[in-house]
Amino acid sequence: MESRIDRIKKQLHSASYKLTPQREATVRVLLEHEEDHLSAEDVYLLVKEKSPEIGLATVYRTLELLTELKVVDKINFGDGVSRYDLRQEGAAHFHHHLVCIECGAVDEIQDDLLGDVEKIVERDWNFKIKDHRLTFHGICWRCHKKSDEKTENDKQ
Amino acid sequence: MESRIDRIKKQLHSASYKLTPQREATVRVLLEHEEDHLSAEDVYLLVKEKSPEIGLATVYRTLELLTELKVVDKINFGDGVSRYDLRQEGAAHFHHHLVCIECGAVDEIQDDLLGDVEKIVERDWNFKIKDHRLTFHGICWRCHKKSDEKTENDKQ
DNA sequence: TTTGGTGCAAAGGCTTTGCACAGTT
DNA sequence: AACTGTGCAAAGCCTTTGCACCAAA
Repeated sequence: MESRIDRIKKQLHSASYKLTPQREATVRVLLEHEEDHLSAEDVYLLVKEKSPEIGLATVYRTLELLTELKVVDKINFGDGVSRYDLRQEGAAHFHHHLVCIECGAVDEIQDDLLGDVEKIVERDWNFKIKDHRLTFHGICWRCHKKSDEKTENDKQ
Repeated sequence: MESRIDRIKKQLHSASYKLTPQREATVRVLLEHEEDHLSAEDVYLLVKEKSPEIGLATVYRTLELLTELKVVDKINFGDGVSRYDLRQEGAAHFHHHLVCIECGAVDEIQDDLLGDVEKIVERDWNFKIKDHRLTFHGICWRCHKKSDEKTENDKQ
């Protein structure tokens, strides 16, 4: 059976790039942290744990390459650093994010919420959509829960 | 009749800030370029035309202040610079953007397209939405038109 | 005179780039 | 040998900050 990393390897090859040990180590870190939204520095530190000789510049170059090949998406939550998010294989659309303004947590929404909205935009604005970014900023369920518990305690 | 700048002045005052000449010059530039999505540098150069003695740091500080007061929104289209966008007065929601990957133009959508989507997110993810960012990347109507015209010409 | 605001230059943080070297083909 | 990729350090770019000075209350 073909693994995820094999498929990424093929993608690289078909664009005339090699899956070098450094690139493989970087991709593995991304696969192991699919839920997270790692910055280049984050990725670098994690890769370094297993491949201490890697340089930060190589990580940047690899992430740029993977972005170009659409293996990852480069996203920006407005905090000054770029974050890299592995694309879901075969996903027709880019997933959405919920950023908690209280605790900073970032949750992902895989559902396609924008189907109808995109139809409207394409029709009414004559705009051919290729990609989208949707991020909600607010209070996550964990912080809700925390403040509910606090209210409970205050009562007693 | 109360002007837009008067209302912004009041907003500043109620947060114990003054509308200094530099701040006023900056706000005026933003008002005169409401359609655009200016970077701090852009704003600085435009302000400098009328108030040559202003410093870049002051522009940054003013833009930060206006962002804090929610007079402007700081947005980021992933090109490495922050852009500043005057909020529509009384707008319940932040408008959306169409970024053309061909010509780089940025159009705004003022319509509230996310009402239904937000209800779903709040209910299904128990997430209290405070703000959102929605950007579509694709081909704008102008570039569509251009390529249509080209096709027409090719036929002849 | 106290406080908030400004301009300038320096520092900061993230990212990119130049260059010599290593690894493959 | 030719080429791609790498590590390191330096440079780049946007943004923030320290500090002396200015202006208003």
